[in-house]
Amino acid sequence: MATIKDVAREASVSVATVSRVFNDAAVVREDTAKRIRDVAASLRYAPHNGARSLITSKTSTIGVLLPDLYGEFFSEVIRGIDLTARGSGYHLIISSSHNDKVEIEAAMRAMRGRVDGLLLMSPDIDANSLLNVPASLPVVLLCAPAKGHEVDSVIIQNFRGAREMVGHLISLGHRRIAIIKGALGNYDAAERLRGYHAALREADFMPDGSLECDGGFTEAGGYAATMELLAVKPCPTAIFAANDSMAIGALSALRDLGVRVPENMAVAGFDDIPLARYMDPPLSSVRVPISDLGARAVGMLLHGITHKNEHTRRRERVSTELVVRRSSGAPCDERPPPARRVRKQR
Amino acid sequence: MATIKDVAREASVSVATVSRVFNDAAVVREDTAKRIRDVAASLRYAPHNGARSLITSKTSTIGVLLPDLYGEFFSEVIRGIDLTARGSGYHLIISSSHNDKVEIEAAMRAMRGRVDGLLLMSPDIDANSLLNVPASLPVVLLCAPAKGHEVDSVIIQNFRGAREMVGHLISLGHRRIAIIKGALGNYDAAERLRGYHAALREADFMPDGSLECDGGFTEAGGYAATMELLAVKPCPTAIFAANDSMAIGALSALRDLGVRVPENMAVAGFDDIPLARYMDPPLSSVRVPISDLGARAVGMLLHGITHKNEHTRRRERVSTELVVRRSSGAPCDERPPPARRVRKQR
DNA sequence: TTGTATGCGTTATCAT
DNA sequence: ATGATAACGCATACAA
Repeated sequence: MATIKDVAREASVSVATVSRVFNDAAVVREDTAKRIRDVAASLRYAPHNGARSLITSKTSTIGVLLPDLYGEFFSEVIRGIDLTARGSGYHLIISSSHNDKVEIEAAMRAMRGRVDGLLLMSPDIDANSLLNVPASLPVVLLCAPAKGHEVDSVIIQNFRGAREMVGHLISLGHRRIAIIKGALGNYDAAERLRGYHAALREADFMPDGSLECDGGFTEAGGYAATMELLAVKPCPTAIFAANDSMAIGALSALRDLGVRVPENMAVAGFDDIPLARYMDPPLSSVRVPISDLGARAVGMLLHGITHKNEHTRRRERVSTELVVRRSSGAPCDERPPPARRVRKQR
Repeated sequence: MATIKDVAREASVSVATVSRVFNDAAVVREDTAKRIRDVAASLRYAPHNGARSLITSKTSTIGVLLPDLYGEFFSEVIRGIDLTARGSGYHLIISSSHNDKVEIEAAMRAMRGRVDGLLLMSPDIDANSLLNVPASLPVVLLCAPAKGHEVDSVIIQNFRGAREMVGHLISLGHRRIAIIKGALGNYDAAERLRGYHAALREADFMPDGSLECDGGFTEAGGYAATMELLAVKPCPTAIFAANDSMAIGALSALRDLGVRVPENMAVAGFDDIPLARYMDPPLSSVRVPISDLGARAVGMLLHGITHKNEHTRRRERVSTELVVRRSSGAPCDERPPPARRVRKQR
């Protein structure tokens, strides 16, 4: 592979001049610049980014640590991250499937020297883990509790969104509302459960543990949880799933059981993934601006990278919005033919 | 940020010894090793991977270039890639939204010095573009035509899968079968269309251009295309969508129009994304082992990286499988409660 | 406008 | 078992 030296030799100039052509081309004479560019092209030369970043101490890359990669939620988050990052000239190095603290810390160390900052999405992370990351590496936490304010974070307005959705179900007359909970130990899951409880409390309903099922945030989990819930006596009349994947699993289970939605069972989800409106019946959900979530985290991270020193810790909260569709049984906000992007998908 | 020198000084050893501890720890005395590790921990030292790869000329990273990031298909591919790559100790640097040749080539150059190999998924790529990548960088093409055999590639058995699905619809008695085509210029889209044509030809059906609509591989595109198809006279009795996203859009459109599936319109998709079975009715599709696709591409790439010289170009083809569910109107292969992974999703 | 020389943080080679 | 030092490929301060 051709190096800057090869180009310099071939073009009869010094490496410094070649370097200048590939950076501040301004000060080099046009004809020599052209000659250098020609030689570089013929040699298929491209600067070695590793070497370059060694001296500039800039990688133009941000690291993204994820727990997993299933489903539309993640692809939307990554999309938002990717768009914003590359819009600012940054690359993305993605590492997923980190389920415990040890793995995460190892992954964080492995990022040293590869990235200018870290985007961390993990229910298992806490402030202590961050102590193991090389200091001075900017970090933004995504969907995780940033205890204190020692680290930047972007979180979803889970509590309010869940409370609002359950309040909506209550306002429709439901008295026995079940919840399919998200993954254990997950921050979003815990907050959404808290919102559910708050709404019930505000309506003076008695809490009922038999109406709370684990669903692990997956379709299959939602399916299984629904099967369980239908066996509870007296039967719930509404199911609030802590995310859309589980709600989709619930719809599937209810269909298999011959339970009509929303006539005999109201169903609601959370996240409002793109597919929610394509369900039958279209799924009521709590809209989360998913790709925005990623985009804002990147924005915050880039700010931290640029203003490393005078950067004050901050915590952003993306707001949610109730989206009522047919599955919850109310008159609908929305039933137009979808006017979404019609871009080439792949 | 602490460097190897800081650790060496603090531990009163040379940098060479520190380096040995972090690599071939075998030859260093246990007590000095421990001292060095302690110092490193207290300094929060982690080796600088950029510097390391500069001299080892290994990055332990593979680059992934994608055209886009929408939908479940991509997240599944990436999942397969990620799992296989990190299983072999490789990181992933992902770059998407590359829609034309110029962008792709720029992205490829930007990868120089960051990656040991490249995974390329793009309808717009051809052999010429590859000439602009620094030679000796292994490349695997994903879902793209590798003209000749000058480059490794993994492709889907599109033609056969599509022909089989359309044949299935024909065997159910359909005579007017519409197709919602994928994105223009896309290899998969073209091959699936070719399979559709082949099946019609084999049944001695007259080709009918009014039954072919563009859908761009998106849900919204599938929705819009279906609206158009329903206006065609005489009306088709079956719709074959070139991917599941569009099929889901089609189901949604048919529901809005009050057309019953499969009684009044059979629908089939392609890819068999995880959601297909959760549709109402469950979607007949052509199963593509999506995450395998990514996994095998990585395997091929790693082989190319390891055996750079004696690596012969190869071309793998992942096979598809007809999955008949209710949407196509046939007696079903499948209708069990889903027994899928119930792992924590996030 | 261009060239020379130094150093970024690490590993590898050769000593000791 | 450990140390000194030369690379790796590049950008940049300083000279010319």
